[in-house]
Amino acid sequence: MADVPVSVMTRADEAFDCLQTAIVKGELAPGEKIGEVELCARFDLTRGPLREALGRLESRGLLVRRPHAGVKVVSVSAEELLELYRIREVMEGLAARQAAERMPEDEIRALQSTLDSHEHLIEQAKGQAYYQAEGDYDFHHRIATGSRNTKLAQMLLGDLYYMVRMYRYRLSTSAGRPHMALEEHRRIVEAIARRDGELAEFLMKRHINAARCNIEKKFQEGLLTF
Amino acid sequence: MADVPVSVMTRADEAFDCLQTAIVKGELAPGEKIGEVELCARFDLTRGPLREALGRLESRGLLVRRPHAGVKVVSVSAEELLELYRIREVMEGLAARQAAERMPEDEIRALQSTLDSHEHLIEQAKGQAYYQAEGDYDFHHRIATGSRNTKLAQMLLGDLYYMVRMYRYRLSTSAGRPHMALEEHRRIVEAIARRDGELAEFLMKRHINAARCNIEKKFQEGLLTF
DNA sequence: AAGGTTTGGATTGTTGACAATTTAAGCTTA
DNA sequence: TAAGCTTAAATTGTCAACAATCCAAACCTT
Repeated sequence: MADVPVSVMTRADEAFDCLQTAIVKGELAPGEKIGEVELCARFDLTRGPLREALGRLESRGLLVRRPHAGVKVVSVSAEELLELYRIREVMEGLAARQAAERMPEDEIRALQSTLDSHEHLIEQAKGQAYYQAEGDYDFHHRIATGSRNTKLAQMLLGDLYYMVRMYRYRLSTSAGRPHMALEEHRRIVEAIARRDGELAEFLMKRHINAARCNIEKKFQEGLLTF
Repeated sequence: MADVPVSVMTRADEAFDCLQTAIVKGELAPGEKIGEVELCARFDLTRGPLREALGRLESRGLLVRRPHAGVKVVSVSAEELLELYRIREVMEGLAARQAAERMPEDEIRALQSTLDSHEHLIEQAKGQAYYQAEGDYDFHHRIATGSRNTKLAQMLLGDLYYMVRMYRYRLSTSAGRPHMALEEHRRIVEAIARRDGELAEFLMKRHINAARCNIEKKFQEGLLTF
């Protein structure tokens, strides 16, 4: 009766997770050129598994790699960040529609209760942009998985969200409109609960479009520099 | 004045390309369990670069890997294939809209001329489903890059298309409707040339939806078994 | 004979050393 | 002094051997 390994983690998996979170949290700044040996020392790995993890991260677009010249963290421009939201708009719109068609009742209830806790968080800790962002991430995460579209969830959770979160740590994206965002979330869940896929898609697209406009406005005001 | 390397290919890159095309062409059947040493012998590599390539392919969803148990080619079910087309519908719709906004004139002309050659191919080699599929791929490829949305093109070209092509080799997807598909392509390019993004998006979504329905019908007829 | 257990083989994961390439500093030359 | 070339150090890419883990066949037990 030994310890049952819930999910065997290989060294390469560890390296992948470590690097991914390090990039998302900003410990490795965008555009920063990083050496392999330096990374090995930092995360206590050898170069074999590290290189495998680097390959995965490059394939996901979080790193760029020039042969014999080293790897550096990807740095997306302001325009590219806005383009990311255009992609989110259509993909998450689809996710919302399919979630309305297929999300189980218990998951919907769980989603509603998380919105309640988000409401408390907003009232309690005003200005805690970090936790608001995490709550927002949680909401979108649940809808992506609720769509029961394997590949869609994989692309959203494995590609786009990491990229978005990477910049949310710096931008505090939805900082200015917490109540409005929560209200929009409520409406979306409402549509899902009523199994109105068309409405859920429309509301989700408008929700993400609003977030994009919010960022765009901040850029135009010159408050954010990349 | 030595040979100038247009793009330095490392062994891992070679391995990645070889495996990717092998999977797409069906030389490695879906669900087939493949050993590392076998692959090394087959493509004349060592296990170091191979492992890096395997990591990349796993990250892109073409392989599934269980620790210490080996890798096997991903096998998607009929439902998952149809879900893939749902994703294509929204993403390529966006690509068409953005292409209408930003595709340079010369690229549009090149796209039109490729459609002309596709027409010749259809008339000449009737039933050559393979080349038709390649022409179809070429069309969607050009629009994806024409959108000038880096991440969108990356996701379409790097993820979805390989997966779709992998099954097109077996299904000959658009085999039954070559002229109709070409006509739809023409209309889409027309909308792009007129810079009518909204129409281009609508037409592209309908085009892909028609392809999905075509596959679905074949499944319901029981002609295709997975 | 059926089920569980054990052991051997094979395969994967990891490591450290070696080879190839790039970058940048240092020197020469116009 | 600035531009170009040379060279050397540092870094990346590659290789082959070693250790850890899983799978399957054979064995024993009930």
